[in-house]
Amino acid sequence: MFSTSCHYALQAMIYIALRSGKDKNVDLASIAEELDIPKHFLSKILQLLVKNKLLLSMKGPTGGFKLSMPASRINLIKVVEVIDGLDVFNRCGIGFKQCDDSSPCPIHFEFSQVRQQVEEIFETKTLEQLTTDIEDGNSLVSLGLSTKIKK
Amino acid sequence: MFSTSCHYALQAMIYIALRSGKDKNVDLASIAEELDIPKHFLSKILQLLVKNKLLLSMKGPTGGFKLSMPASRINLIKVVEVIDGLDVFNRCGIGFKQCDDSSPCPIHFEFSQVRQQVEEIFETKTLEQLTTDIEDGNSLVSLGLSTKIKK
DNA sequence: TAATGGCATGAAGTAGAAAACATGTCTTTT
DNA sequence: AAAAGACATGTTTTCTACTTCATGCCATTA
Ligand code: FES
Ligand code: FES
Repeated sequence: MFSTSCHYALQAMIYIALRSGKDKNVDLASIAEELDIPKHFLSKILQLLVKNKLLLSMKGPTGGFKLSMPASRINLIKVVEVIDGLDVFNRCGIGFKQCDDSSPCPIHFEFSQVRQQVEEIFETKTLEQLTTDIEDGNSLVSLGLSTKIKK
Repeated sequence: MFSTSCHYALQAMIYIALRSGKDKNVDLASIAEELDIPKHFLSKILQLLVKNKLLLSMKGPTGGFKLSMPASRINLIKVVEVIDGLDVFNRCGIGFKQCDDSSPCPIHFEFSQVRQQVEEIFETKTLEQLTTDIEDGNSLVSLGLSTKIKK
């Protein structure tokens, strides 16, 4: 459904939300290692997120990344928008060039409906909700990673 | 969501269901032209479908492709299975390597639910239903193509 | 102010999907 | 039996997403 870059971006944002704080940055190497993402590739993706004002970056020792605004104000769709663009939520299920009610493919009406549900999930879920879920042990950030995270 | 090959395969199957008959084959060139798919590329995809018993092919003049069984017995998921494989319906929405209830990513429970709805659409919809929809003018086979098709 | 640890940037390399090409083989028609 | 029209097969090329490499730049710290 999304590109690898987008997957990486989403995972990284969640991870940063979890591990950074007002005065605490998370550095690239840690994110890359913990999420098992190629470091230099992730670097480019995070730079995009910085450029689009979802992240702040600091150079130098103690530098790294942190959220540019409260986790409660960042939903997943903002991340998708920056990396893959929003038209992923408007693509035909069987590859028609156009997808709208006026030129429907044979599965258009059913498909566009569930596609909208996905969009709503990404619209509704904020980084804050996700980190809460993770801290409560209801979900994971990455496979190898312990769910027990000290606040 | 699916690969281009898979899109092409789905479109072609629908088109063949619509235009072929017990004694009527549809030839590659027509399909490729009408659906605007690169001819040689489509050829390979149809060969895969032949190999997997969803299509029959005939050589020589009057040759071409037709369904290997009644349109009512072919659902879309069979086509997806041959081209992309069934695990597209089991992939994590944010790119986790594994997706199951025991190691859920932060959106797993919501996401896997709508993903299953998509699977059900592809499971339920048969080529017969789709061609009926098209013949009734409720949907289209391809953008440039008239919906009025003589039975 | 020099050293160090971090991000920023651009170029280069890889792999796999997508597309194009060339040739072979079969079947109908004449 | 020959010609022509179609699918079958294998190779090559192109494109793009993904990954890596090399270097520059900036801020903290000693
Ligand atoms: S046209 Fe196919 S899903 Fe809308
Ligand atoms: S683990 Fe992410 S959707 Fe199931």
